[in-house]
Amino acid sequence: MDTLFPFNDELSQRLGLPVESPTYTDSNNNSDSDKTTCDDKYSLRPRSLRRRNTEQGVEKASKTRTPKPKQKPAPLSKYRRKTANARERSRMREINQAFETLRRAVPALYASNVGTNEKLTKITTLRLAMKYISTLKAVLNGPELANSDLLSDCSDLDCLLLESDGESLPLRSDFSDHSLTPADFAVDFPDESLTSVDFSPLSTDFSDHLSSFDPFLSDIS
DNA sequence: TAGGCCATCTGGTCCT
DNA sequence: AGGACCAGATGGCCTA
Repeated sequence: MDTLFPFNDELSQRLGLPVESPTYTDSNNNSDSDKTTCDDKYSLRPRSLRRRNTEQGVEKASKTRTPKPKQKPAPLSKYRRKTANARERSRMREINQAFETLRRAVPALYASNVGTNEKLTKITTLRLAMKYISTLKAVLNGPELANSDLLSDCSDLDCLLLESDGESLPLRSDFSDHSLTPADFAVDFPDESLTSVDFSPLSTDFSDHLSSFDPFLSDIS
């Protein structure tokens, strides 16, 4: 009998089953798709001393106190814990794939790490995406927004893109052209249908071609 | 070495 | 009952 999870030692003790020293080889035995990502990556870590002490403390305390009316549900079985972990990894993997899609969707030319292998962090990606959306909206509403406080505070698109919740996104130091161009969009939306789009804010052609974004939108949904 | 970022485990809660 | 979602805890890795 393999003891795959730390809590199973306690469970085994309660059930009177033999307790083995932890091997923490969960994902190596997983039958799900995690095998393909990496074996060591998903191996379980030994339970930390602090957590052990905490749980022991809770256990001791529960012996001295009066029993609570509401009993805690029993811990998940080994099988269910294992499958729950696999589902959680799968869920997180989906989220990370969505982040990767988002990274590719937002213009990376504003990031300081352009040209390096450094990828945008999750929070930076989200902030950049928010500002990217704001910028696109500003471009769409060009004439109206030109007179708004938004643009009076931020005189160029970089300002819109880089200001985020009081924090600045990294700005590429040698970036001199401070306006979005069709080429910039083409990088992120290489679809051929976009290459002929006139990105002028006043262009009706631009609005007409907004539907070209639909494939991207459906891709991330 | 401290801090940021991340992956993973875990238990709680809500939903079907 | 079981799955989805979430947040807290933890430890590894990397960088300034």
